[in-house]
Amino acid sequence: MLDDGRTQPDGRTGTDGGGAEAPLYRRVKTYVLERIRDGALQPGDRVPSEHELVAALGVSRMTANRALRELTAEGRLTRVAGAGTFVAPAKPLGTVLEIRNIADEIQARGGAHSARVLHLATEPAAGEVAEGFGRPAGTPLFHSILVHAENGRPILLEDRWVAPDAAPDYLAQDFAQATPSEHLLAVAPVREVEHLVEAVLPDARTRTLLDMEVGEPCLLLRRRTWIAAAEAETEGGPGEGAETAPEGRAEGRAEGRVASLVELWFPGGRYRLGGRFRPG
Amino acid sequence: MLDDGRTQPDGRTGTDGGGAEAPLYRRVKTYVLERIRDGALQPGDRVPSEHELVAALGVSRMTANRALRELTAEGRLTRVAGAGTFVAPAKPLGTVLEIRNIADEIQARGGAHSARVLHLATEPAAGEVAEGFGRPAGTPLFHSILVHAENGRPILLEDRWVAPDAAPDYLAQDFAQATPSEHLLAVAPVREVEHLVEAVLPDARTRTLLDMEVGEPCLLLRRRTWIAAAEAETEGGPGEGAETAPEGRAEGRAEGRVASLVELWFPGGRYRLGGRFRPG
DNA sequence: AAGTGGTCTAGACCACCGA
DNA sequence: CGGTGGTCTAGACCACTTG
Repeated sequence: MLDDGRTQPDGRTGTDGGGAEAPLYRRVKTYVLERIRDGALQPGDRVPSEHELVAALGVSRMTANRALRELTAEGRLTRVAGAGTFVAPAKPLGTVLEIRNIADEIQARGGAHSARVLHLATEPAAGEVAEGFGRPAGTPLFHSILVHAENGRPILLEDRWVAPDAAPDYLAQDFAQATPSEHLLAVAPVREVEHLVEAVLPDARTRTLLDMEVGEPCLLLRRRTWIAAAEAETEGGPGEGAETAPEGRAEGRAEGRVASLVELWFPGGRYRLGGRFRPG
Repeated sequence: MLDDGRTQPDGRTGTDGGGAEAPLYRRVKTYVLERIRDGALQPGDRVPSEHELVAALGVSRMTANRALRELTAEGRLTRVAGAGTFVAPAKPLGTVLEIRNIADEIQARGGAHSARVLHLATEPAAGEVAEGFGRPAGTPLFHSILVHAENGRPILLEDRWVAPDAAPDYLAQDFAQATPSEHLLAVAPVREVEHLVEAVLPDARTRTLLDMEVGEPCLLLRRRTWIAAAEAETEGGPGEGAETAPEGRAEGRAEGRVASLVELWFPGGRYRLGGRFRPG
């Protein structure tokens, strides 16, 4: 049994003395999780079936089902219709780093954000940029270069290319007010994001713009975002949020088009990427 | 109505011509998501209540409930008992970077991983390390230093401190076989992880060990992991996986103890952190 | 008081797996 | 074939928010 022996339908505790009790489905989850934690259930082992949980814990099948379904969505279990439910292999530990809008981030820590637009124009896609977009060289793209500052001190050089069809009004924006990132988020629903982070030495121009010492390294973050391919895409595809096991992510190639390609240069001495994360 | 007009209880299509149909709860999710996508429902707007969905779509309340509950778990909606269901504010775009076990990562791209143990001993916690662990200076900790190589070329310097109670057998491990990360994952369930990434210039020793040029920067990843505080901690706390909205993460301080503190030094020219990600 | 979400149940049909 | 998960329903009680 679980905490107490109530088996009756709706024989809920009702107005018993205050002590809030966990809902049944949660207690079933805990029941399974504890057996995983203490080693009674190892990865690959078969978990009690819904029927068995019904019999063992005195809950309804729907409740047992919800518990196991949520644990599956959380990546702890694997289910095979007709076969059974099994403990998922241990996660490799991963996924991190919050990457937020720079303006929000600065404000969050009490700083004053400002931005200076160095460049804003339409340009034909060059070699690497064209490749990144998967479009032929010469394709016209919007190109912007901004320097973001915190309390007047430059903290980010943003070099961005944007597909005109993803954000037709891009050139008309006042990026001192809303960052390019904010504008794009508002007008183009992001379908997929790719990040690369590396440590590099900035070229002279970047170093100067960011007011850095000679020899000081930069954190360089390259980001590509995809938008949906103008289709109905009535859901159902991959990436169904909590519904899909984490493993599913690496698979499918995005079918959308690249909406933007951006290089973010942070001064190594003044900026760190960070993130805190609780594994499932 | 949804795809077809079936309203009858269990008046399922049964053995109709093959065309697999989406389950009802999924169609309800799509119904709501489409109204969000096409702008009919803006962030903050009230979503049809379960009752209204029952009336409008001819599904049972449990089905409508499941649809809205899952969308909430996926971060698309916010629910307030007694008040209603609302479209969640647009996500600030973020979270990325897979950080995996270096040995797995190298193998995944077809390389040969090897590791050399430079140091492995018990030492008293010094200033910064003691602080990081939240324990008094002088507390005995395990300390290991390894150099990982891909095809013989050094690619990672790992400087790690481990709490003895989290992994009592740490000193007895053969880290040429299983990395410290793998050992810790196996013996201590991680409760929380914190990462910091920055670009720095390595000191001479690190530069030499990683076979780097003078002036070449490093990607430095600092990671702290927490384990549960030896308590029953019967779940229920914060961080219930898919159950919790993403916002919840930044809040609570972990109540567990720091299990390990590690600095990972990557040669800037030879390593990039990357990740691909589909927003909910 | 009316409406909302939160939970739970008992029973049902289905497709699929494995013996 | 029996067992397993996958889904759906109708109805119920509860605590909470709102007017």
